[in-house]
Amino acid sequence: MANIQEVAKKAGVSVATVSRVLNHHPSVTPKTRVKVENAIRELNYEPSMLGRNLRNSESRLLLVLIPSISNPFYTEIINGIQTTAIKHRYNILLCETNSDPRRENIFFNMVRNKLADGIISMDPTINKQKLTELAEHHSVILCSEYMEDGSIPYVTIDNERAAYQAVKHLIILGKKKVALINSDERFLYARQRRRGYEKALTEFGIPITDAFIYNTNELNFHDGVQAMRMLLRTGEKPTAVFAVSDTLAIGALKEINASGLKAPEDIAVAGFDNISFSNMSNPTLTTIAQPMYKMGATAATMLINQIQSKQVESIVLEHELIIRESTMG
Amino acid sequence: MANIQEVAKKAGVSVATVSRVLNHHPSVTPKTRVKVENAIRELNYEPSMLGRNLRNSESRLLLVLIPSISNPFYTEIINGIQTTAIKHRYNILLCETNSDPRRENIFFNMVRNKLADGIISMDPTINKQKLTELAEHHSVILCSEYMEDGSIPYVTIDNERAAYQAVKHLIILGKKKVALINSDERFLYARQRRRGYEKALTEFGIPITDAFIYNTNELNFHDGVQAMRMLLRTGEKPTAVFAVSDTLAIGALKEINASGLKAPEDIAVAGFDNISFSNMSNPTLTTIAQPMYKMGATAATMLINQIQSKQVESIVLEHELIIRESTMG
DNA sequence: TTGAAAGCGCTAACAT
DNA sequence: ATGTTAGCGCTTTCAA
Repeated sequence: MANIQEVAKKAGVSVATVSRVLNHHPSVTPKTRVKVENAIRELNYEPSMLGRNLRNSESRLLLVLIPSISNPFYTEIINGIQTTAIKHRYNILLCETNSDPRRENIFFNMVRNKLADGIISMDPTINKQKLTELAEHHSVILCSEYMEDGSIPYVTIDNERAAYQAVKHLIILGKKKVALINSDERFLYARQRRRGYEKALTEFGIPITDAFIYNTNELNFHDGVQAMRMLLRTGEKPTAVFAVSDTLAIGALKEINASGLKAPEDIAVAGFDNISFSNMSNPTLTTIAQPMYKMGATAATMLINQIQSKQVESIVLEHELIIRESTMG
Repeated sequence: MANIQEVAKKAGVSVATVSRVLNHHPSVTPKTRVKVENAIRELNYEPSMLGRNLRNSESRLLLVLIPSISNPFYTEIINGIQTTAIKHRYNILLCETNSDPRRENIFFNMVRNKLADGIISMDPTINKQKLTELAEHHSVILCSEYMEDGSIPYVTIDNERAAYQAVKHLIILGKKKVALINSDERFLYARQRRRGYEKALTEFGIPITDAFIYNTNELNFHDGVQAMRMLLRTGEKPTAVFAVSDTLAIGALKEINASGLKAPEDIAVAGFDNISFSNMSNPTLTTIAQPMYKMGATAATMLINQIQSKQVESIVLEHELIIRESTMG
């Protein structure tokens, strides 16, 4: 692999001139430019990012932290991030943490070591303290899951209000016994969505029953099946279910079906996220749509601004209740 | 961010000694080692990968190229890659190309520039020629989709035989009119699976009808719906469908349902990949299971061996036909 | 055992 | 307009 020296020699110029051509510096004669360009082509030369980055202390690489690639929720967000990043000549690298702290550390260090210019974290399981430390000297944006102290800029939606609206929708349909399939409440979004659920029940004078609340370990289909199975075993069966993710909701639908019950007649079901599969399930799923692409695009814009030392403000985006067959069969 | 100089000064030693401590070089007195370690801790020092990589020409980073994160097929493969990489002190970065050649180029250059040590490509849309060029001087492994000339080591399954088995399964059920929903046949796997389909038909003396073969642009749910819609418009409706991906098959199921038909009674459906959703559809989907985790793990092992200049051989792994409700209701 | 110094590939300040 | 050169942070050879 040729380096800048060899190109300079071949073109009969100095390395500085080669560098200028590389960086489109205006002060280069067309004639020398051509000479250099020819040499570059002949030698198949590609500038080393390593040398360049070391010198410039910038890599134009952004890290995107996700707990798991298998969660379809992230797909559109990443799309938004990527498109925005490219528009600003940045590239993104996806980092799957699998909620493993060691892996987290590696990615944090990539930023410390200037191998990447900043991080967008969508990982609710992330070590908040370490991230805050990193954010003191480096560019960090939170997307979707955030920290209430506001120490790190974020883009998110109003989880509490969204959950409230979904549950209210179920209640208005005449369903009084609304169950909640929630995830681990050590996550902020889970606590917020629970608050929304409770607020809706309270508003309609419906008591909050522990037997109607089930917390899953993860957000997989199978957790939804399991949760629904447990809820159906309670003395009084629920007539509606609000699940905090579509994958859970689809699992719940499956179990309802397997028990010989019908959605929405026997049990209405609402999910959260509006993943593409929520339109493929049978029945199709009522859910809360988050503006995923926009969330991603916003997060990327914020991060790039932060890297360029501009002031950034946290943003709460609008969501939307999408009514489909699982509640309005 | 402190650098090695400051650590050296603080510890009252030379940078060389600090470097030796960092790299666990045996020839350092325990006493000096402690001095240096203290300085490192006090300054919160983290060695710069940039400097280190520039010097060592290695990054211990592996790139994984996928066309799109939204395809669940890749999930388990990536899991296998990641677990294996970590075991060998490598880290992986996911690179979504979106089939955009410019993005491809950026990732290729990351390898050329030593920002990454090698690439595992799972992208069927990749520029074969550029990849071959890259592979001449760098470590590259193909996973799933590969090149028949064998110029780049690969790990894959026998697509033709797998498709043959799936279609044979449909025929044995008594379905004579078997349609094929294939993707773009510029991809090797698509051509191979078509060959398997044709081989099964031929073996049972069933003529191959163009009207029963539909090629989609992409592998999304919606393409499956569209494909099925077209197939249902043919004069003679098919009684079975083999789709080359589960997402397509689930789309086909949806359309069958929407037309008031029943799977498998009216039309049996088989997919390919055994993605997690294939067990969540209604009816659950008969499909070909690829050993995804093993494929990923194998690809990672091969890549790491190649980086270490060991000899690597291409591997064809075993698949399995999983029979579920969509063919055996 | 430790230190001095060269050099990995590049950019930019300064000089011409 | 172009060249010379220092230096980004690190590792490693050579010398002490």
